[in-house]
Amino acid sequence: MKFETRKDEIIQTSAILFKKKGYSAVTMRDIAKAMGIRAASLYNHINSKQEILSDIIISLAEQFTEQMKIIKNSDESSIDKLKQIVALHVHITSNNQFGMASLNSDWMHLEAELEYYLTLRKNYENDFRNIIEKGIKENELVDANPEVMLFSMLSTLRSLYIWLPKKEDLDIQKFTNELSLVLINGINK
Amino acid sequence: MKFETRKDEIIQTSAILFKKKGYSAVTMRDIAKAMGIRAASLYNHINSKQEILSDIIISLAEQFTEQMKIIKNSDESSIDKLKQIVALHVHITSNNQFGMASLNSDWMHLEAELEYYLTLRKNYENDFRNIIEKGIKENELVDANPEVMLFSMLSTLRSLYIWLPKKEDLDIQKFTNELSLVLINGINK
DNA sequence: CATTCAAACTAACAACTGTTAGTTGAATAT
DNA sequence: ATATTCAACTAACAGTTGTTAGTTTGAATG
Repeated sequence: MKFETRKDEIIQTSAILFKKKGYSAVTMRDIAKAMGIRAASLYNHINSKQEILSDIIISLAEQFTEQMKIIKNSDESSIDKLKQIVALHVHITSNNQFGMASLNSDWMHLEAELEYYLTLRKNYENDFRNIIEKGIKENELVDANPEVMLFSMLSTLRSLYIWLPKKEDLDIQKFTNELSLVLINGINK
Repeated sequence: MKFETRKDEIIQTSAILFKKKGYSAVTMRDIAKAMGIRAASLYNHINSKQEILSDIIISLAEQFTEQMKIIKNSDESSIDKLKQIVALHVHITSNNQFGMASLNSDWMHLEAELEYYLTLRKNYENDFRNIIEKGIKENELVDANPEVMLFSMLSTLRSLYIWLPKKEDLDIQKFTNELSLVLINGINK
């Protein structure tokens, strides 16, 4: 692993520990030990434990927001937009397997940035839902409950951080296609 | 809410708090406060905080194991078995929305029972995988990557505890059917 | 060689953690 | 009436928590 700054190293090291035990169960001394220093030394680089969590989560949430904006404003079909969302999740998750665990499991421990995070998430889900509803209206998608479709896709995409690391020698492009197929066409013959 | 014993009330109250903040972030004083008593009084009914977590998780994991045994040994088609698995998850989750949060998010904080839990989970996933692979072999399911199918279905089913509570006035039977349709037939027209 | 400075260190804090010991009062059984 | 049981209580413990203050170190810069 290569780090741009010492702060960056703290954040990435913390993310690894947060994934294993969750934010609350990881102590500043745990993080320090993993870096081979003392807990007090961390404070030369960061202001608080909370700041570490917030840096991990918010930067990822903003990446999703940014990319969703591009996808929703493109003039592709609904199906192709959904495929791009799948690719987006696979891409970000494969590059941030540890951070994605915090985003999905420790967001409730945000303090100052909690409201901001919730807004980003709500907007993301709304954009996702709108793409699905447009697909139904324009007869691209089956006329099923859009809420159930959203739930099913989002649950799978949000769980990627658990599964991707298990398949280390994975061809990302191939996996993205397979996942799109299963999510969009189902498994029934 | 109605409780059989005081211990049962502690466990259910704890599950509510665990879902909100996770096991590690909930203190014995939090649990006691939610019940209107002092932390020390909890120990008249339980032996440790760990026991609370273990009681929540293991009883649910055993319910899944038990029902999976019935499903896999039935002589239905693979598709019907998968539909029964969907129904199983919806059923258990709708009756244990808080406990399912611990099962999915706090299992790593188990101590004495961690290994047992992991065995139950591994066996459950293997049974699930076998049903999918048989479905492919017998031409009931499309010839896609069974690992991806398993991942997609299981992710969705394991996230039910997040979504079900949001739809309070839900017709469980109808929802089960809609979810099965989306998971099995996809969303493509 | 002297100075600067980032990044480590030791020591300590006040608050909080799970848990134990021993006590009390009220309800139940003898 | 007396004894027992249940479930609460107060008080305290030893260890852990995030964080602060002040100090040392060693390498880069003047």
